[in-house]
Amino acid sequence: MAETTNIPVNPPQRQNEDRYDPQRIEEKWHARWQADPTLFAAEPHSSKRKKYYVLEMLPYPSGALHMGHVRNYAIGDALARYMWAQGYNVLHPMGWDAFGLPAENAAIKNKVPPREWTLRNIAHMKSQMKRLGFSYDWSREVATCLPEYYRWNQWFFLKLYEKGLVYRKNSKVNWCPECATVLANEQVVGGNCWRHEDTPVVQRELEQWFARTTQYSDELLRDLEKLDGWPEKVRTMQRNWIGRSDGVLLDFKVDGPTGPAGDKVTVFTTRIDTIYGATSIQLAPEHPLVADLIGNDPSLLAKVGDLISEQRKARDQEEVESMEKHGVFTERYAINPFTQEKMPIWVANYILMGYGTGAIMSVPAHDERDYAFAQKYGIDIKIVILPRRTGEPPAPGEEEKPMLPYTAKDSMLINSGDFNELSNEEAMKKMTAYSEQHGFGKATVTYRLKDWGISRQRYWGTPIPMLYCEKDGVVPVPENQLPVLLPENVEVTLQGGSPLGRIPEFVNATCPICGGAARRETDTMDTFVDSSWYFYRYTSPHSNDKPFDTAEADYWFPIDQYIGGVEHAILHLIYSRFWTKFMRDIGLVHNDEPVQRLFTQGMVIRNGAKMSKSKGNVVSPDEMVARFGADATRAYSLFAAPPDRDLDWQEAGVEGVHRFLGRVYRFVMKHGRPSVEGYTYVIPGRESWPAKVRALERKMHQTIRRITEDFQGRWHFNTSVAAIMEFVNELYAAEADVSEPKHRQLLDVILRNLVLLISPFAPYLANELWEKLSLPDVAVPSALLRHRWPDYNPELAKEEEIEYVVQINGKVKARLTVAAETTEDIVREQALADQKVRAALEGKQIVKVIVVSGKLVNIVVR
RNA sequence: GCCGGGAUGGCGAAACUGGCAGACGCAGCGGACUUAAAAUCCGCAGGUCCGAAAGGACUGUGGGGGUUCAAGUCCCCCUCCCGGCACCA
Repeated sequence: MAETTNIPVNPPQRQNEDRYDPQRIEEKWHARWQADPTLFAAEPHSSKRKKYYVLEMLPYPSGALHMGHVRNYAIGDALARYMWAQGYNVLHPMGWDAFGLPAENAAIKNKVPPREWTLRNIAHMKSQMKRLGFSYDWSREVATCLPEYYRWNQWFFLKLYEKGLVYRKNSKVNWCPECATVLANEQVVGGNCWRHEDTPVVQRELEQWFARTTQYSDELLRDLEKLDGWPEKVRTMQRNWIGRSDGVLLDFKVDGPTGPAGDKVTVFTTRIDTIYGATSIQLAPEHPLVADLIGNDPSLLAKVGDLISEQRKARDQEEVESMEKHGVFTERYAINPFTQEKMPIWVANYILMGYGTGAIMSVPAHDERDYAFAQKYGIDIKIVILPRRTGEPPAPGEEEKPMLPYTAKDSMLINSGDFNELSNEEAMKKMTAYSEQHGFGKATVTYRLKDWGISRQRYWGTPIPMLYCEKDGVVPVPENQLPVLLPENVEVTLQGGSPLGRIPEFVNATCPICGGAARRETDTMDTFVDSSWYFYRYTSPHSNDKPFDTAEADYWFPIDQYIGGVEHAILHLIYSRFWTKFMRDIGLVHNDEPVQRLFTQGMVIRNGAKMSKSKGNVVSPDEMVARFGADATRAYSLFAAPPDRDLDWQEAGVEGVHRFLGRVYRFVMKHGRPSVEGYTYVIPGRESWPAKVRALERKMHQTIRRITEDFQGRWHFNTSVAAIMEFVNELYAAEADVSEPKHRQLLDVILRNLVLLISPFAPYLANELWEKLSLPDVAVPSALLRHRWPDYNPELAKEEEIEYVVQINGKVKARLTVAAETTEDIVREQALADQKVRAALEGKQIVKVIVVSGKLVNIVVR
């Protein structure tokens, strides 16, 4: 037996440099970047460079980053790095949406004060972000839970109060029993709480602060037209949310005795042209007039009460649609101001007090809902619109009734007195004018958008800077007493009502007017207030006499690119648009819209489902970084799917990207040498190169072009990364040729460009390799941010092609572009083509043109 | 119901203005290197059929129709999936 037992336990280790070891590389550069806090800092607004403001939505410090964050920031960081490389002065800040309920829940569960819990989470998540290598300017970091931030929320609140844009209203509010707090309308999803999807929201009566967002309804709607850098989807959602409709308010006199609610019913209609067909009035069950009309008839009272509770229940449980339409006749009548006819007044379950006036004129012939209702109760159905254009003769059978209900608008009026024969459009104009002249109508615009309820009965939020004095009533806290500090010695519980109300030192205050005792407002602000203007704070985060410096904001705004999840498409983005318009009106900013371009990225899912603890399919970024490195994790999140689509996380895929980065690493380490050659170059004698080398050079230019174009337009970073992979594959295939001494200069250029191209996607690796390509005395701590992006030469990027035109009888029948690798190919193709065309011209028909592998091989003729 | 977005191999996807469908990657198979493995490098690969092989034929982008020399891409109709809105008068 041979002596084979003495196998060394540790096989000879390869050179450290041969193996791609992301941990070693990333920790090395991470340390260097940490040592220089100015590395990613934006230049002040006096900079000569053009500005570019790229922003990712600020996270809630929930504890740890998840993959959705990583994806979001990987997109933003790639863009920021590309824009730096394009020579822009880039503002790329990060902050924390640090107020909110989870901190209180954690306080209850873990007995940790919300502040401590929040700050600890911030510290952890910040270190994760740094480890992932994102190029944030941390000198501009903002945390909304700190007094230096939230005092400006309070300042804004006072300004809004001054301008009459916040007001107090005793109103029914949505109350989530689980959160023990009030929810905005926007936080109610299908009758349930947006956080507790199984918890139905109940109604409660409370005094609340409201911001008058409706003041800007029309502008918020109109300016959507300007936002052509936003996804159409988001604009549509906002349009629907604002919900403008143009119509007329019409007064109908009530016949007979009336009460305190008045002697007329005001309805809102968008179809005044159908008024001659209105055969009843329908009131919402909660309409104030109802009580007057039905008096104290006990059976009617009971029925209306049923309608109210039924309506609420249905609304809570999202059964509105399937509900059968029914109602109660009040046994009273109103007078149609156009016809003077008596119309029965009903109370109906399908009329909402929250929209329009809570009363409608019912036109059964021309409205689906009214039709169903009238059919059920035998109410008159009067046709006043025919599906025929004015001036057209009736088609045969046209005198027949249209299919009811007939709701189309491009038709003609009948049975409408003086307005007969008019088109809808004209009738609406004339009838509106008529109603206004006679004092019973008024052209009006109605919106679905409601004022924004900003009071929250919670602890962990911005205290509302208001006082209640016995003598002077509601009194704002004077500006020089800001901030109203949030006390820290608070025991947080989930009991209803605000925790602040249980702290006498906080509640008891002095009235600034009379000097007497006053009670402090104990509600805090909705956290959407924080996020409505935070991106302005980034422009001068340490300003301590104003929320931010207007000159800085003027320089940086609007945000050139905002990136985040589509779940904020309505709330956050509509509130911040409102806030910007308000700030403009008080002269603080000089732009109408905060966000020029918006990008909404897809979700990160796994096994077809959203990542969640309950499903047990959560992948932690820390684990990915530990196994494959930050570069591979980030690059994978860009490579696996286009950024606007959902991304199914597959670890094998991350491994693949890791492998690819290793290929780049090894190739550059093997062939790289310090060189001063730039990315622009002139290399003579190109004609004598082997085809492989020429093709490689072409590939380089094509790759630069593709990636540059992806950044400029389509943002398909998945194909950007794929393009670099292709380039690297070709590089390996041509390794033997291109490493010959006479191509050395080309190889230098290729390696440098390759490293620059991967830098937005794998910044750590790019820096490591750039060091390899740099002369020893050149310092490389710049994170490559300010190194110029490579140019491509369009001529050298072009495929060699021939164009081939097929004609029959002088008519161009086909025009084909055929790729040809060499000149000989072109000649051969041309000869073949000519032959085929000649055949085709002999009075024959072309049946088929066959192109295989870029070469025209046959034209089938008959 | 209305609005928006989708449907392409075993999987994630690509094909930008109609012009070689499936780039790139994952998983798979084969080879080289190695005592072996890992790592790495090279190659194969939509499906069905013919052929020993080289190669070839047919078929193929949710379904049906159409325009075109040419359709994943344009037009008409339909099915399914995802997201948003919804008695909005």
